[in-house]
Formats: sequence, structure tokens, C-alpha cells
Amino acid sequence: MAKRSGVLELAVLGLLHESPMHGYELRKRLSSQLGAFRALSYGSLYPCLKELVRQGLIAESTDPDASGTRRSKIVYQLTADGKEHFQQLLAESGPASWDDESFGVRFAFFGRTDADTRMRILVGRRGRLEERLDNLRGSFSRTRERLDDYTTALQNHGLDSVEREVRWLNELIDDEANRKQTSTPSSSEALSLGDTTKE
Amino acid sequence: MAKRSGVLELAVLGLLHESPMHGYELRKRLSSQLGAFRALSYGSLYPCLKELVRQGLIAESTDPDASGTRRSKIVYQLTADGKEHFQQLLAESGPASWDDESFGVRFAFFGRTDADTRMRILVGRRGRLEERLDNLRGSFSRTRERLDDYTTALQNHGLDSVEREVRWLNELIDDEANRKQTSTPSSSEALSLGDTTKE
DNA sequence: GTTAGCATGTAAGGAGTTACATGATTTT
DNA sequence: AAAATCATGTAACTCCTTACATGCTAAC
Repeated sequence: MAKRSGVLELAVLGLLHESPMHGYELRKRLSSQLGAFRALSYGSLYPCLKELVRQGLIAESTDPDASGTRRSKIVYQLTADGKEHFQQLLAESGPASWDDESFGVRFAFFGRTDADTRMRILVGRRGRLEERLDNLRGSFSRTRERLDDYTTALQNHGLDSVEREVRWLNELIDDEANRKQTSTPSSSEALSLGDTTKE
Repeated sequence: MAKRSGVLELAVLGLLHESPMHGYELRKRLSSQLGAFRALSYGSLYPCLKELVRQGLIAESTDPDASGTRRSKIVYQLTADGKEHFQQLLAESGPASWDDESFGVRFAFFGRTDADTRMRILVGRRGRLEERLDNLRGSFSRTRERLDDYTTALQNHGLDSVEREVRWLNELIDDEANRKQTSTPSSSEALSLGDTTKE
């Protein structure tokens, strides 16, 4: 029954939320704007679009930008149902949201996500990464597994990358917290917004 | 016909090259040691092992470490054919090797990879990342697409991560180049692999 | 003695790719 | 007028996950 429940659906709805587009253009934006779906195949995208049409979340219309002559260049746009569904999807903040693939896409749509959901996703993502950190550091010290230089180098690089992302998330979480307190009269302090220390 | 041609095959053969193991243990190492296949399901691993047995690349044997009493705890080990096949796989350095998923696994086995192949993979990987960088920077300046703060933050973080990996690769490539020139029979260099620079 | 973790599997299905097939539009 | 790129689609297949099903072993 083609649930098409993945991140792709969310990404497509989100991009179409900004402006109507045809499939080809959509594909480019998925990688250039969202970073996800680096090289999504049309064999994946077009069936997904068809399914979204079938569900009534998007509508197709032939491009009217050239009078008469042009052939069917199908432009997709969000329906009212589609907008509603998109907001529902955005409101979800469960474990699925902190996956590598999902997180980026959800984050890109934070502009249309409410503050509570944003915070839950950021904290959830950080938790996920900290688990990963524990595993990496754990296996490093557990049995001092005799790994060769290359394997060690790989693990260290991985560790650094994850630590970096955690620091990035910490800044974002601070920003969100400040943003929330800014409206209250008696907030404790004001932390530095914007980009922070570099070392 | 179960080609099982993916990275998983390579990873399994590589881990079994170090020591015989049973499936459960293998699964843990795949994530802790190789970083890849974070949470590979048994529904994926066991069929893969079965297929490798069928191809004669690994052999199963019941664990003899406890006399008599224990039930079948299947230990897998590389066959001669398996070792040969593993070396063949390691010698490949085509575009498939510079993918995100493949690269980490291949890098982890650099200790058993010849110098030329190592260099081709490192340079290929760097090229792949530089393409990505061009796309990111290109789309940034192309139309100064009016992206909201969150999307911009995401892209910047992505950009930083990729740049970091490129610098890491540059160091590794330098090390490899030095190693090649220093390869007099006498010295065994203890090269500083891994993260070096901090800013 | 029961919970938690070790250990092995299978069947159904989801999410994507590859390879193929077609045609329109723009650039050289 | 040829080549490149834009644009849309389908069928077969791959790889992996989920959900199920089973049983052993150690610790509390």
C-alpha cells in the first residue's frame, strides 16, 4: 500500500512548501539545499511523487510558463492537505528524528517547527551522539584491543567528528534556551548568541 | 543468486582475517571496530555468512573451546579461497571505494593493502569530497538562495565537516608519500597517523 | 527461578538503485 | 545537425530492516 513513510516524503513536502517545482529541480535541491539524498535516483523520486499525488498531498499541473508550445513539464505543488500533513510530520520528535539521515532534513525545516519540538530533536540528537561516543571510548579502553595504526586513526577521526557535532549541538541548544527566555522579564542572564569560540 | 557484493562481505572477511569468530561477536566488531554498520541486524548478517560459506570463502565449525557440553556456537573462519578473495577485493580502488560507507571499511584494512592502492583510495576519496565542497560552495554563491538561518547553519556545519575530512586526508596522503620515499629496508617508522593538527 | 544478555535463525517487506526507455530544449 | 542537458518514467533487483521464533548461559 506504499506507505512511503520515509524522510524523502518529508523533504519533498518541505521543499514544495517553499515553491512549486518539477521533479528534476526537486532532485537538485534535495542534495544542494538539504544535503541529504546526495544522488537520489529518478527511479526513487518519481514513484514517490506519484504516491504523494495519489494521497492528495501534492497536485501536479502542467507548466503554464510557456504558452501552448511546451510539452508536459509537470509542476508539483502542495495541497492544503499536504501542508497540514507536513506540519504533522514536523511535530514528530521521536527517536526516528535523531537518525543521521532524518536529523539533517528535520533541522533544515526548523524554521517552520515549533520551539518545543526543535528542542526535543536537538537534545535527542545529542543523546544519540553521546551514546556513540560512549561506545567509541568504551571499546577504546575496554580491552585496549590491539588495533593497527590505520584502524586507530579511523576511530580517532570518527571520535573527533562526533565530538564536534556535539559541541555544535550544544551551541544550538544554548541559543534555543536563550531565545525562549528572552521573552520573560526576569531571566537570569544573556548568553552570547551567534557564532562562538573557536579554538 | 545472492551476489552479496557489498561492503559487508569485505568487512566480514576482513574481521575474520584477524581471528575466527561467531556471528554475534562479528556484529559487535562491525560497529565498534569498523564504525560501519552501526546496528546491523542479524537478519542481514546471518544470511550473509551463510552465503559466504556457500561460496567457500569462510568455513563454519562448532566451537571446541568447551568440551562436549556446549551447544552449537558456530565459529567462522577464513578459508584459503577467502583470504585470496579478500586480497582481490582489497586491491580494487575504483569509485566505489570512495563512497562514505565503503571508504571507512577499506581504510580500516589499509594495514593489509598495498601502498599504491592506499594512495589511489585516499586521493580518490579526497576528490570525491572536493566535488562535494564545490557543490556546497557553488550553491551558496550561485543565486544567494534566500535560505533561512537554520538551513544556512546546517550547510555551514556540513561544509566544515567536509573541509575537516579533506585536511585529514591531506595529512594521510603526505604520510603515505613520505613513507614511500623513506622505504629503505632499515627503518621501521612510527608514523603519526591520526589527528595531528589542532588549531 | 527469573531476568538479562548471549546466540542463531527466517519470512515479509521497505527504501532505494541500476538499467532501460523516451522525448524536449539548449548549446556548440 | 550533433551533443549536452533537461525532463519523465518503468521493471527488476539489491540490500537491509522488522518482526517473529527459538534456545542457551550467567548473574541476581
